[in-house]
Amino acid sequence: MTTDVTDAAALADSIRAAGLKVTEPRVAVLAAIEREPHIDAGRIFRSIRSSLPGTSVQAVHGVLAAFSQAGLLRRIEPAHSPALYERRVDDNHHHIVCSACGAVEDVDCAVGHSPCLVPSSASGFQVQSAEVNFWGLCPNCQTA
Amino acid sequence: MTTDVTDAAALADSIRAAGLKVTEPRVAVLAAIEREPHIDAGRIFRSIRSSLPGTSVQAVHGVLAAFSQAGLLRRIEPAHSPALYERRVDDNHHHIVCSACGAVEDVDCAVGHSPCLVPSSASGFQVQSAEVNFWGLCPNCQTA
DNA sequence: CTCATGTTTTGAGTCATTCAAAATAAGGCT
DNA sequence: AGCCTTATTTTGAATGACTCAAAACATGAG
Repeated sequence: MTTDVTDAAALADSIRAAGLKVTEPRVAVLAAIEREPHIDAGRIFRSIRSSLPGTSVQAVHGVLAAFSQAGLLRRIEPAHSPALYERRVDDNHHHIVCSACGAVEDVDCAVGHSPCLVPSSASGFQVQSAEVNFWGLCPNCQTA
Repeated sequence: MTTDVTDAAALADSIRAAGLKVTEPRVAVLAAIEREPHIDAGRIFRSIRSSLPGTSVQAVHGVLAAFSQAGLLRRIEPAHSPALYERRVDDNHHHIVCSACGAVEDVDCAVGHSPCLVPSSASGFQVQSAEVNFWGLCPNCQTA
C-alpha cells in the first residue's frame, strides 16, 4: 500500500480545490468513500477508526456535512437505509438498490430522452429535479 | 360531524376486508390518513390523541405496520422526512415533494410510456420496481 | 513563526422507530 | 348472549441515525 501517499495527495487536492482545509479526518473519509462508493457514516467511521483512533461518528458527520455543502459529495437517502454518500456529483445519474442485501449501483439516465423529468401533472409545483431509484435483486442475491 | 359514523363504517369495512380486526385505534389512524393523504406517524398520533387519550406513538406504528403488511397502506420515505403513509396502493404512481415546506402530492406516471422502468444498464440487477420522486416548489412556496 | 479562523473533539440530547412482556379487546363458537 | 382463543394494544425500555454546542486543537495565510 505504498500508493497511499499519492492517493492521499490527490484526495487532499480535491479537498483544497473545494475551498476546504485539508485535515487527516477529511482525507480518511474521502479515502473510505473511494474504497466503497456508496457508504453511510457508520461504515465510514468503522472503516477509518483503526488509522484514526481519536475519531468519532460525530466527526464523520461533520466532515460529510462540510463535503456535501461544498459540492464534493452527494448525499442520497434510499428507503430502509441510512444516508449514503458518493463522489459522483457532476452528473444526474440514478441508483439501483438490491432489495435483499442493500447493495447500491449507479444507473445512468436512460438514453435518448430525459426520463421522468416532466411529470404528467405537477399540481402547480415548479419542478426542480427528479430522483429515480430502481429496486431489484443484485446478481449475488438472485442465485441465493 | 354526523357523517363520522358512516365514514367510520366505511373505514371499518376496508380494515375487515384486509383480514384484520377492527379496533378504535385502527379506524382512527385510517381516518387521519383520509384527512391528510401523506402523513407520518407523529402527525397521525397528534391528530388522533384527543379522541383516543390512551394511545401512544408506538401503537400508531403498530397499526401502520399491520396496515402496510396487509396492503392497505403504502409507506414512502422521501429524503429529509420521516416515513409517510398513503392509501393509494393499487397503482404505481409517484410523488412530488416541495423542497421548501415538504408538502407532498401524487404524480401519475407520465403517459404514453413507462418512464424510467428500464434503466440503461442495470449492472446485472433484476429490476423489480422503479420509484420516482420529483422535487420542486409548491404553489405557496413559489410566491413566498 | 504566529495568530485568526476553521475543524475536530467531547458530551449530551433529539427524533423516528423497534422490541418485548403484560394487559386488553375482538369476534368466532357454543 | 356469553365465553374463550387469539389478535391487538398498552407500557416501558432500547436502538440507530443524526444534531447541537462548548471547549480544545490544527491549518495555512500573513
